[in-house]
Amino acid sequence: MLQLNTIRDQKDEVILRLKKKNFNTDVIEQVTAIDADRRRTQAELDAIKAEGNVISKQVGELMKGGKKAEADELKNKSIALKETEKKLQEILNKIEEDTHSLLVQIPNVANEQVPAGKTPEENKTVFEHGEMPNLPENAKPHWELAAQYDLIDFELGNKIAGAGFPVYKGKMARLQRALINFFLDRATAAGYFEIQPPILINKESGFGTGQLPDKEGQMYHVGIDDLYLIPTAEVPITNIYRDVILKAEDFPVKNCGYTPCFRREAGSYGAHVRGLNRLHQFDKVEIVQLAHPSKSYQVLEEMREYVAGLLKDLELPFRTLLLCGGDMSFASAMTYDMEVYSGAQKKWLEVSSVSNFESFQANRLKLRFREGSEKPQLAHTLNGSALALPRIVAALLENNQTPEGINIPKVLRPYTGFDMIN
RNA sequence: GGAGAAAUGGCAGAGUGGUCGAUCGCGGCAGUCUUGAAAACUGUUGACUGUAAUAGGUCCGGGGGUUCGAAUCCCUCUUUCUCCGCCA
Repeated sequence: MLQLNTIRDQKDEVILRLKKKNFNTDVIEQVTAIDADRRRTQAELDAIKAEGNVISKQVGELMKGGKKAEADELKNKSIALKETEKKLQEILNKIEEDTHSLLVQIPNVANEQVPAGKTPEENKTVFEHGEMPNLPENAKPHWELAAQYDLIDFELGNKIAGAGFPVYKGKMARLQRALINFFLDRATAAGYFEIQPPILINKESGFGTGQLPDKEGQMYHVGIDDLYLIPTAEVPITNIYRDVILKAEDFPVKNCGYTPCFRREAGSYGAHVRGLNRLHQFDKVEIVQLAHPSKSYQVLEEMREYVAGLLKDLELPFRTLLLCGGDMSFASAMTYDMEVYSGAQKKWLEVSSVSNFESFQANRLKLRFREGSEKPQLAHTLNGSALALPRIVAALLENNQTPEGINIPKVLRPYTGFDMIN
């Protein structure tokens, strides 16, 4: 959520940067108009309240002095004042509600480095690494390999839960666990503090990181208890800091956590969701940082490089994209996507998204920090996948296939206890 | 799930209708002393809103009510603690 002050004081800049995200900025005009109205009404109401407070004090003193008649006279005056106050309060409440419902619709502004553009094709490739796998023509996509070696059972998952809930078996289950442990160990070594958060969240948490009300229909909702299944560990881990005032010297705050993630993916269908490409439940290790506003872009680069390091160690060819305005998420100010190349499908698969939200989430969370004895100000929040498992697994299976079996990357072997799936 | 108790500032903890935004302590910050630090002493120390700056307004778990006036009384919800029940 953008701050009203920012919209008021830097209106032109805000409009410019929202346009980069292809957002219709008419709502900004509405907000500034309604805000002026709000402040006028507030001032009016405050004046009436101030008068009422003075009268109440006087009544108290008169009663103490035993001057009952005079006190009664003032009481009547106060009662009349209350009428006006009540009406104004109702008007103000309505205005504030309207302001809020406008504000929550406005996405974060794009950082100036973000390239203009509307579609994924306009994302800017900023980094590429690794050799394209040189697979024979008859190389198999991962879903065929999964069936051949009896690693992943999509039908069985369908029977138990539904499409998009695969069952991982034997060495595959072990590989999943190996990846999770590898990612957590690496994150811990890089200074991230491991958290095991709840995987169900309440409305307040969903609002804090921006999933609600924007993505209401994309989360699984447990109606009876009014809780949501997390779409990412970002939500519970970032919400640890809701309503918190940090000290400037606490930065950088670095947390990581493994959780399953749940996404309804309403509206997705067809060939591009085949196999592991798009699931309703998947595993992910997430890294989250809270940063001083002056350092957050430095931190974003650090996180991008950290994720790139993981992919290098897994020996997967990948590229890093700086997302264009039109492809960025609601809450993000700048996002890098990491994509690995999946040799048999012959396409790039997104495995990580690293974003700086600047103060957008912090404003919703009321996550602030204090510098010395100065007033608290909003912190910056960042997060990234490090990493999401399914597409990593897809690329590993496809790129490492040989006639003898599927090779396991060296860094994972201490975790899997085997070198090859055959 | 049943019964009882409680919820106040970073922490601890007073306050049960009238200068209470809130006593005192701890912690934090600044100063005195000291070569420096510690100790001691003195002062200071919540958030939000609002203003050019003052002023003003709001906040004692959340919401509602009574009253000229509520941290204090009433209703309601939530959470925590204790006891009982159930249970990985």
